[in-house]
Amino acid sequence: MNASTTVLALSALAHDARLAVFKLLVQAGPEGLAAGLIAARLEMAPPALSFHLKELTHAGLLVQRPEGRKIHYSANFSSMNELIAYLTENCCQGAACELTATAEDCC
Amino acid sequence: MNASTTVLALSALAHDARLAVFKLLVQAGPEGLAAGLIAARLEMAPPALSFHLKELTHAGLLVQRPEGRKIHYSANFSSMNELIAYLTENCCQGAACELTATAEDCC
DNA sequence: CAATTAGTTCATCATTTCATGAAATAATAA
DNA sequence: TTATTATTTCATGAAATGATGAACTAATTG
Repeated sequence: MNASTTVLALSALAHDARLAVFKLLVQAGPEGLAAGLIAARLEMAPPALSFHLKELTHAGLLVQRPEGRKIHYSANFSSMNELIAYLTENCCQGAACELTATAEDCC
Repeated sequence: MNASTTVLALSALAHDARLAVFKLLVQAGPEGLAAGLIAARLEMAPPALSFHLKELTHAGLLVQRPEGRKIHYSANFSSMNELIAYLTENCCQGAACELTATAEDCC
Protein backbone atom coordinates (compact mmCIF):
# COMPACT_ATOMS: atom_id res chain seq x y z
CA MET A 1 0.00 0.00 0.00
CA ASN A 2 1.47 3.34 -1.06
CA ALA A 3 0.38 6.93 -0.56
CA SER A 4 -1.79 7.15 -3.66
CA THR A 5 -3.74 3.95 -3.03
CA THR A 6 -4.15 5.14 0.55
CA VAL A 7 -5.62 8.42 -0.67
CA LEU A 8 -7.96 6.46 -2.92
CA ALA A 9 -9.21 4.34 -0.02
CA LEU A 10 -9.51 7.32 2.33
CA SER A 11 -11.47 9.25 -0.30
CA ALA A 12 -13.82 6.33 -0.73
CA LEU A 13 -14.52 6.15 3.00
CA ALA A 14 -14.71 9.92 3.46
CA HIS A 15 -18.42 10.21 2.81
CA ASP A 16 -21.32 9.61 5.19
CA ALA A 17 -23.19 7.23 2.95
CA ARG A 18 -20.13 5.26 1.89
CA LEU A 19 -18.83 4.89 5.43
CA ALA A 20 -22.28 3.65 6.43
CA VAL A 21 -22.31 1.16 3.56
CA PHE A 22 -18.88 -0.11 4.46
CA LYS A 23 -19.73 -0.49 8.14
CA LEU A 24 -22.91 -2.37 7.25
CA LEU A 25 -20.99 -4.75 5.01
CA VAL A 26 -18.35 -5.33 7.67
CA GLN A 27 -21.15 -6.32 10.03
CA ALA A 28 -22.68 -8.51 7.34
CA GLY A 29 -19.46 -10.52 7.11
CA PRO A 30 -18.01 -12.40 4.13
CA GLU A 31 -21.46 -13.26 2.73
CA GLY A 32 -22.12 -9.61 2.10
CA LEU A 33 -25.49 -8.18 1.09
CA ALA A 34 -27.34 -7.66 -2.17
CA ALA A 35 -27.39 -4.07 -3.40
CA GLY A 36 -31.14 -3.88 -2.95
CA LEU A 37 -30.89 -4.89 0.70
CA ILE A 38 -28.23 -2.28 1.33
CA ALA A 39 -30.42 0.36 -0.30
CA ALA A 40 -33.38 -0.70 1.84
CA ARG A 41 -31.42 -0.77 5.09
CA LEU A 42 -29.82 2.62 4.53
CA GLU A 43 -32.82 4.15 2.75
CA MET A 44 -30.84 5.19 -0.27
CA ALA A 45 -31.99 5.74 -3.84
CA PRO A 46 -30.72 2.93 -6.08
CA PRO A 47 -28.70 5.16 -8.43
CA ALA A 48 -27.03 6.89 -5.50
CA LEU A 49 -26.15 3.58 -3.89
CA SER A 50 -24.84 2.25 -7.16
CA PHE A 51 -22.60 5.28 -7.51
CA HIS A 52 -21.18 4.83 -4.01
CA LEU A 53 -20.74 1.07 -4.39
CA LYS A 54 -18.71 1.75 -7.51
CA GLU A 55 -16.49 4.19 -5.63
CA LEU A 56 -15.84 1.73 -2.83
CA THR A 57 -15.27 -1.15 -5.23
CA HIS A 58 -12.90 0.92 -7.35
CA ALA A 59 -10.91 1.72 -4.21
CA GLY A 60 -10.63 -2.01 -3.56
CA LEU A 61 -12.66 -1.89 -0.37
CA LEU A 62 -15.56 -3.99 -1.65
CA VAL A 63 -15.88 -7.05 -3.82
CA GLN A 64 -18.79 -7.87 -6.07
CA ARG A 65 -20.39 -11.28 -6.61
CA PRO A 66 -23.36 -11.86 -8.96
CA GLU A 67 -26.06 -14.05 -7.45
CA GLY A 68 -28.83 -14.67 -9.96
CA ARG A 69 -30.10 -11.25 -10.89
CA LYS A 70 -28.88 -9.80 -7.64
CA ILE A 71 -25.37 -8.57 -6.96
CA HIS A 72 -23.82 -9.25 -3.59
CA TYR A 73 -21.28 -6.82 -2.23
CA SER A 74 -18.96 -7.66 0.63
CA ALA A 75 -16.18 -5.90 2.50
CA ASN A 76 -12.63 -6.65 1.42
CA PHE A 77 -11.13 -7.12 4.85
CA SER A 78 -7.57 -7.50 3.73
CA SER A 79 -7.51 -4.15 1.93
CA MET A 80 -9.03 -2.49 4.98
CA ASN A 81 -6.34 -4.06 7.12
CA GLU A 82 -3.69 -2.79 4.74
CA LEU A 83 -5.14 0.68 5.02
CA ILE A 84 -5.08 0.57 8.80
CA ALA A 85 -1.55 -0.82 8.73
CA TYR A 86 -0.41 2.02 6.47
CA LEU A 87 -1.97 4.64 8.70
CA THR A 88 -0.49 3.05 11.77
CA GLU A 89 3.01 2.83 10.35
CA ASN A 90 3.14 6.17 8.56
CA CYS A 91 0.84 8.37 10.52
CA CYS A 92 1.17 7.13 14.07
CA GLN A 93 4.79 6.16 14.43
CA GLY A 94 3.56 2.58 14.69
CA ALA A 95 2.03 3.46 18.02
CA ALA A 96 -1.68 2.98 17.41
CA CYS A 97 -3.76 1.53 20.18
CA GLU A 98 -1.29 2.35 22.92
CA LEU A 99 -3.04 5.59 23.70
CA THR A 100 -6.60 4.49 23.13
CA ALA A 101 -9.08 3.53 25.78
CA THR A 102 -10.14 0.45 23.88
CA ALA A 103 -6.76 -1.15 23.51
CA GLU A 104 -8.07 -4.65 23.99
CA ASP A 105 -10.30 -4.28 20.93
CA CYS A 106 -7.36 -3.50 18.75
CA CYS A 107 -5.04 -6.41 17.93
CA MET B 1 -15.37 9.45 17.86
CA ASN B 2 -18.57 9.11 15.85
CA ALA B 3 -19.27 8.63 12.17
CA SER B 4 -19.37 12.30 11.25
CA THR B 5 -16.09 13.23 12.95
CA THR B 6 -14.59 10.16 11.31
CA VAL B 7 -15.72 11.38 7.91
CA LEU B 8 -14.22 14.78 8.68
CA ALA B 9 -10.85 13.24 9.54
CA LEU B 10 -10.91 10.89 6.57
CA SER B 11 -11.74 13.77 4.23
CA ALA B 12 -8.84 15.77 5.63
CA LEU B 13 -6.40 12.93 4.99
CA ALA B 14 -7.86 11.99 1.61
CA HIS B 15 -5.64 14.30 -0.42
CA ASP B 16 -2.08 13.75 -1.63
CA ALA B 17 -0.70 16.99 -0.27
CA ARG B 18 -2.48 16.74 3.08
CA LEU B 19 -1.47 13.13 3.64
CA ALA B 20 2.12 14.14 2.88
CA VAL B 21 1.91 17.04 5.34
CA PHE B 22 0.50 14.81 8.03
CA LYS B 23 3.14 12.10 7.51
CA LEU B 24 5.88 14.73 7.66
CA LEU B 25 4.53 16.11 10.91
CA VAL B 26 4.24 12.64 12.41
CA GLN B 27 7.92 12.13 11.60
CA ALA B 28 8.72 15.54 13.05
CA GLY B 29 7.25 14.51 16.38
CA PRO B 30 5.63 16.67 19.07
CA GLU B 31 7.84 19.68 18.28
CA GLY B 32 6.23 19.96 14.87
CA LEU B 33 7.45 22.22 12.09
CA ALA B 34 6.90 25.83 11.09
CA ALA B 35 4.59 26.32 8.12
CA GLY B 36 7.44 27.72 6.05
CA LEU B 37 9.56 24.64 6.61
CA ILE B 38 6.71 22.38 5.61
CA ALA B 39 6.20 24.40 2.44
CA ALA B 40 9.92 24.16 1.64
CA ARG B 41 10.16 20.43 2.31
CA LEU B 42 7.10 19.59 0.24
CA GLU B 43 7.65 22.31 -2.38
CA MET B 44 4.21 23.78 -1.93
CA ALA B 45 3.00 27.32 -2.54
CA PRO B 46 2.33 29.05 0.80
CA PRO B 47 -1.36 29.76 0.13
CA ALA B 48 -1.95 26.17 -0.89
CA LEU B 49 -0.21 24.89 2.22
CA SER B 50 -2.16 27.29 4.41
CA PHE B 51 -5.39 26.00 2.93
CA HIS B 52 -4.46 22.38 3.64
CA LEU B 53 -3.16 23.12 7.13
CA LYS B 54 -6.49 24.71 7.90
CA GLU B 55 -8.34 21.63 6.69
CA LEU B 56 -6.22 19.30 8.81
CA THR B 57 -6.45 21.56 11.84
CA HIS B 58 -10.20 21.89 11.48
CA ALA B 59 -10.46 18.11 11.42
CA GLY B 60 -8.54 18.02 14.70
CA LEU B 61 -5.54 16.23 13.21
CA LEU B 62 -3.08 19.09 13.73
CA VAL B 63 -2.46 21.60 16.45
CA GLN B 64 -1.07 25.08 15.97
CA ARG B 65 1.44 26.86 18.18
CA PRO B 66 2.70 30.41 17.48
CA GLU B 67 6.46 30.73 17.86
CA GLY B 68 7.54 34.32 17.35
CA ARG B 69 6.35 35.21 13.90
CA LYS B 70 6.36 31.60 12.83
CA ILE B 71 3.56 29.14 13.42
CA HIS B 72 4.43 25.60 14.35
CA TYR B 73 2.11 22.81 13.36
CA SER B 74 2.28 19.38 14.92
CA ALA B 75 0.36 16.13 14.58
CA ASN B 76 -2.37 15.47 17.11
CA PHE B 77 -1.49 11.86 17.85
CA SER B 78 -4.44 11.17 20.09
CA SER B 79 -7.00 12.14 17.45
CA MET B 80 -5.19 9.98 14.91
CA ASN B 81 -5.28 7.10 17.35
CA GLU B 82 -8.98 7.64 17.85
CA LEU B 83 -9.50 7.53 14.11
CA ILE B 84 -7.59 4.27 13.80
CA ALA B 85 -9.48 2.85 16.76
CA TYR B 86 -12.80 3.77 15.15
CA LEU B 87 -11.85 2.17 11.86
CA THR B 88 -10.60 -0.93 13.62
CA GLU B 89 -13.72 -1.35 15.72
CA ASN B 90 -16.33 -0.43 13.13
CA CYS B 91 -14.77 -1.37 9.86
CA CYS B 92 -12.63 -4.39 10.66
CA GLN B 93 -14.61 -6.29 13.25
CA GLY B 94 -11.83 -5.37 15.67
CA ALA B 95 -9.53 -7.62 13.72
CA ALA B 96 -6.92 -5.24 12.34
CA CYS B 97 -3.38 -6.48 12.11
CA GLU B 98 -4.26 -10.15 12.27
CA LEU B 99 -4.27 -10.47 8.53
CA THR B 100 -1.46 -8.10 7.70
CA ALA B 101 2.07 -9.07 6.87
CA THR B 102 3.48 -6.44 9.17
CA ALA B 103 1.71 -7.51 12.31
CA GLU B 104 4.68 -6.78 14.51
CA ASP B 105 4.62 -3.14 13.44
CA CYS B 106 1.08 -2.71 14.59
CA CYS B 107 0.53 -2.55 18.36
C1' DC C 1 -42.82 -14.00 -25.53
C1' DA C 2 -44.41 -10.26 -22.31
C1' DA C 3 -43.93 -8.54 -17.73
C1' DT C 4 -41.35 -7.88 -13.67
C1' DT C 5 -37.37 -7.33 -10.86
C1' DA C 6 -32.51 -5.87 -9.81
C1' DG C 7 -29.20 -2.97 -10.73
C1' DT C 8 -26.58 0.18 -13.55
C1' DT C 9 -25.72 4.00 -16.69
C1' DC C 10 -26.59 8.44 -18.45
C1' DA C 11 -27.57 13.47 -18.57
C1' DT C 12 -28.19 17.40 -15.98
C1' DC C 13 -27.39 20.56 -12.49
C1' DA C 14 -25.90 22.36 -7.96
C1' DT C 15 -22.29 22.30 -4.84
C1' DT C 16 -17.78 21.69 -3.19
C1' DT C 17 -12.96 21.46 -3.66
C1' DC C 18 -8.68 23.22 -4.89
C1' DA C 19 -4.91 26.01 -7.23
C1' DT C 20 -3.28 30.53 -8.18
C1' DG C 21 -1.74 35.24 -7.60
C1' DA C 22 -2.66 39.57 -5.26
C1' DA C 23 -3.46 41.74 -1.07
C1' DA C 24 -3.67 41.90 3.91
C1' DT C 25 -1.92 41.00 8.74
C1' DA C 26 1.32 40.58 12.27
C1' DA C 27 5.86 40.05 14.30
C1' DT C 28 10.61 41.16 14.11
C1' DA C 29 14.76 43.66 12.53
C1' DA C 30 17.27 47.64 10.76
C1' DT D 1 9.56 54.10 11.85
C1' DT D 2 10.40 51.62 7.70
C1' DA D 3 11.48 47.26 5.80
C1' DT D 4 11.42 42.45 5.89
C1' DT D 5 9.71 37.98 6.97
C1' DA D 6 6.06 34.55 7.87
C1' DT D 7 1.69 33.36 7.12
C1' DT D 8 -3.04 33.99 6.10
C1' DT D 9 -7.00 35.73 3.56
C1' DC D 10 -9.38 36.93 -0.52
C1' DA D 11 -11.09 36.63 -5.29
C1' DT D 12 -11.26 34.08 -9.33
C1' DG D 13 -11.88 30.22 -12.11
C1' DA D 14 -11.34 25.32 -13.24
C1' DA D 15 -12.27 20.70 -12.02
C1' DA D 16 -14.28 17.12 -9.22
C1' DT D 17 -18.17 15.42 -6.54
C1' DG D 18 -22.66 14.02 -5.76
C1' DA D 19 -27.97 13.96 -6.10
C1' DT D 20 -31.79 13.18 -9.15
C1' DG D 21 -34.89 11.14 -12.50
C1' DA D 22 -35.13 8.87 -16.96
C1' DA D 23 -33.52 5.30 -19.68
C1' DC D 24 -31.11 1.06 -20.26
C1' DT D 25 -29.49 -4.01 -19.54
C1' DA D 26 -29.92 -8.48 -17.87
C1' DA D 27 -32.06 -12.23 -15.31
C1' DT D 28 -36.30 -14.36 -13.84
C1' DT D 29 -41.24 -15.30 -13.80
C1' DG D 30 -45.86 -15.98 -15.79
